[in-house]
Amino acid sequence: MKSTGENIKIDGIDKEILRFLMEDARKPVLEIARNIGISGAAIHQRLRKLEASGLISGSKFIINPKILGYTTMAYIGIYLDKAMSNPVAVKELAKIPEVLECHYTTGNWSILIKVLCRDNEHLMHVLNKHIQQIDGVSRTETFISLNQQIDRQISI
Amino acid sequence: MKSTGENIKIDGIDKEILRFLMEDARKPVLEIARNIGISGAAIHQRLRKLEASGLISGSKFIINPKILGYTTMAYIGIYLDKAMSNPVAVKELAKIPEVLECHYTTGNWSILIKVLCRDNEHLMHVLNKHIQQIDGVSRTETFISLNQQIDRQISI
DNA sequence: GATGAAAATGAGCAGGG
DNA sequence: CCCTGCTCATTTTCATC
Repeated sequence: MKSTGENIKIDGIDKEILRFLMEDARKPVLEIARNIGISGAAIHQRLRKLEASGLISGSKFIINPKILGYTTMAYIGIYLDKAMSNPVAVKELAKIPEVLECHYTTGNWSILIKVLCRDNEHLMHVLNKHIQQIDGVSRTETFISLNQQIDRQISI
Repeated sequence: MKSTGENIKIDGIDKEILRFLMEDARKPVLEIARNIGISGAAIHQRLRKLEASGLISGSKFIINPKILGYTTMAYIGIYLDKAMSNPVAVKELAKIPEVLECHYTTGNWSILIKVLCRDNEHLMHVLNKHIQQIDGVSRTETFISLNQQIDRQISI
C-alpha cells in the first residue's frame, strides 16, 4: 500500500539526495554522503522517510532500445466508437508489447498511446494488424517521433 | 561515450537479469543469482558486458509526482512558424522545468511535448506565460491526460 | 562462460548528543 | 536531526575449472 502523501516536507538535503538517485539509482549512499557532507546514516534515515511518504515509487534500470534495433517511436491518437467500453480497449492495448504508454485524453481522441517499434514497417504492422483490429477502434492518427530532444523526470 | 551496440547478443539469462533489474534497479545481484540459478559472479560479468554494449543506459529512482502535488499531465502539439529554427525553440522548451519530453514529429505539428503540472491552472500558466512566449510558436493543441493506464519500458 | 573465495566497500542498526 | 562505531551484506575481483 502506498502512503497518503500528506504532511510530506522535503528540504534542500532531501532534494540533493533525490537528485543523485534520480540520476543513478545505484549510487551508494556513502558516496552521496561524501558529496553533500553528512553521514551515510543520516541519508539512510531520510531515504526511509521519503520512501514511507510514497514519494519514491521505486527504481528502474533504463535500457536503450536502439541497441536492440528499436528506433521508431510514435504517438498514436485513437478514436473509439462512442458505444465502446474504453477499458476493454485499454486491456487489448496492454497486450501489445510495443505499446509503452496509454492515456485517456481530452480533445479529439479517446486515447493517446506511445509505441516503440523497430522501424516503419514494424510500426505499420502494429497499426494494421494489432491496433486497428481492436474492437471499437475506428480511426487512428500517427505521429512519428523523428527525434526525442528532452526526456526527464519532474525537477526537484 | 556510448558503445556502437554492434554484435550484441542477448541470451535468455541476460533477459532474465534485465527483467529483474528493470523492475528494481537495487535488487542485489546475489538475490537475482539465487532466482535464476547461477552464481553472483556470473551475473556480474554479464552485467558488465551489457553495460559495455550500451544496452543499459543507467538506472533511475522513480519519484511519484502526485506526492508533490503534480497531478496534471498533458501532451501539447506545437506549430512553429516555417521560418523558425526548431532547435532554438527546443532550447527554450528545455528551460521550462514542466516540460518532460520533447519530440520532433511527423504530422500536423512541428513538435510534441509532454508537460507535468500541479493542476489545470498551472498548466494554463505554463502554456500562456512560457510556451506561447517562445519565439516562433504560433499555435498549440493541448491534450490533457485524464488517466495513464499503461507506463512501461520495451519488453525484453 | 561459470565458479567459489577473498578483499573492498557499503548498508543498516545502536547508542548518544 | 545528526554522528560515530560496529556488524553484516553486497559488490567486485581473481585464480581456476
